[in-house]
Amino acid sequence: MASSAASDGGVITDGGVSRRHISRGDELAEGRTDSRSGEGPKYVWQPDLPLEPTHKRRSARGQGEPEQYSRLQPELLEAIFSSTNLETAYRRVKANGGAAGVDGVSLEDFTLWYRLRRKDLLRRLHLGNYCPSPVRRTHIEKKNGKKRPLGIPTVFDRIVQQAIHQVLCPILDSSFSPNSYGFRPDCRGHDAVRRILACNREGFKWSVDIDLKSFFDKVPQARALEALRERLDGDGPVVRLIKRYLKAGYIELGSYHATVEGMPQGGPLSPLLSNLVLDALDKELEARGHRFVRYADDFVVLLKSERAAHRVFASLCEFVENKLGLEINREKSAVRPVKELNYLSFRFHAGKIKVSESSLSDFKYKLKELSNRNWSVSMDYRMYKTRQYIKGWMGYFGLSEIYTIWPPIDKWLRRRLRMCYWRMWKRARRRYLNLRKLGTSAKNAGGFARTSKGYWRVALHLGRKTGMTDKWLASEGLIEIKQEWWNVKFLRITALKQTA
DNA sequence: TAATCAGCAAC
RNA sequence: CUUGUUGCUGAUUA
Repeated sequence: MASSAASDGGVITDGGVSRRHISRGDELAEGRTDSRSGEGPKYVWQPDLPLEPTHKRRSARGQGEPEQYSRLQPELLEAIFSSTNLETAYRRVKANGGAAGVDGVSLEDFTLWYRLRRKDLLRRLHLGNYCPSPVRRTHIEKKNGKKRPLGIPTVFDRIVQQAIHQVLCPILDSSFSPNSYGFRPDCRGHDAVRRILACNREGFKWSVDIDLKSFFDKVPQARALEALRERLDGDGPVVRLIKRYLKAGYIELGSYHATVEGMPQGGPLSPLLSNLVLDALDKELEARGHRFVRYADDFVVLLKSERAAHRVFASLCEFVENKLGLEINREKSAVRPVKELNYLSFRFHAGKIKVSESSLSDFKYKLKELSNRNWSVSMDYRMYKTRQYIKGWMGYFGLSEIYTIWPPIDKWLRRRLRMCYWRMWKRARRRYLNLRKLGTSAKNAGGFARTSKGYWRVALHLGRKTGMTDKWLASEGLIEIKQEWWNVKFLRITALKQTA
């Protein structure tokens, strides 16, 4: 108990009593003391380890505030920890519905957990000696089959980071380049894609496409902090808090790892910080007078000739690796003619925007799953889900400008869905009755009901020869992909007219 | 104009 | 036991 006093804090004086009847809290407290007492300690974690050299602190505290110490940041800190800001931060984290961090406190547990520790945590945050928990490391599979490491902060740390984000985002974002489109309010990937197309039409037919290798894990922390100090008027409590977050380390398979470089991929603050670091790249490209587009760690420079593109590619590789200290993904990065470029899952061909092949096959695959006859749910639900998916997907890929690819997919999907009904009706009698109900002639219905052909083959003729028409499917709640595409186009045009 | 929930996409 | 930012769509509540 004594050892846990430091982390649990002296504020909760009746800790023993109030914790007793809370089973979850109890488990937590014990798990923590366990790992500390050294009996099979999986990791060592010292919450109060001072991370700053003490002389820095003294000069900051004692000397009033010379150039080095920000007079802006104490105010920001107040804004960050104001109750309204913390509350919206909490709502946001809660709305995301994310998983628990390394302490195992889920969103449901959180209110209780926080009630016990609120005073202590807030005091520490204000004093500047709060020490964030390490992040929990897991891996998620990306679409290309590779794994991406993920650092999941504690629910509380997510809230604090979100609170910081809410205050810092408007400040930092205002100085970012207009050519940066990722992770920014009021910025769409679509605008980046359209920009590339516009450049292409102006004769910039060559692209230098550079992808940074495991960017989040490789960012030099010093550079992020330096950039932060630059914007926030020097050193101060906010910069230090963020520094602690960068240095919090991670836990994988029960053991603790320090983070010397990189930032946790999964904290609310990470996207903003990544833009902050890569803003240096934007500024460089602007200084060189290039046409370019950046979306997070993926950026494209557009040029008029192949020669120029190769020259720029080489010099940018040099710049990114030596000046920014980042690694380049050599497999993905290359000089390409724009018509071979894949960017944000779009392609640019004959002056038009197209869906990339991989995204299109993902789309078909998902539709295949949704229309799988072995998925045993009600037809209503199945239709609802496919409708929802098509609408959502088209909301993004409706930017594509090719119509002709949709009708065949519609046709294919309808055939698959007819197959689902066929499978659902199952027995000859039911098939017959249902077909009759849809207005099929007795002769046709009888023929179909008795057939022993496979589902897929039967489904081919169901639409034409029975009452299971396209119209009927529509009345059952199926939307057409091609129609949805038109709708999106139409909405975009009217929206454009309204702004103009 | 705010919330809540369901979902789609980019990275 | 899959985090995060941003953008978008739909439903609902005041």
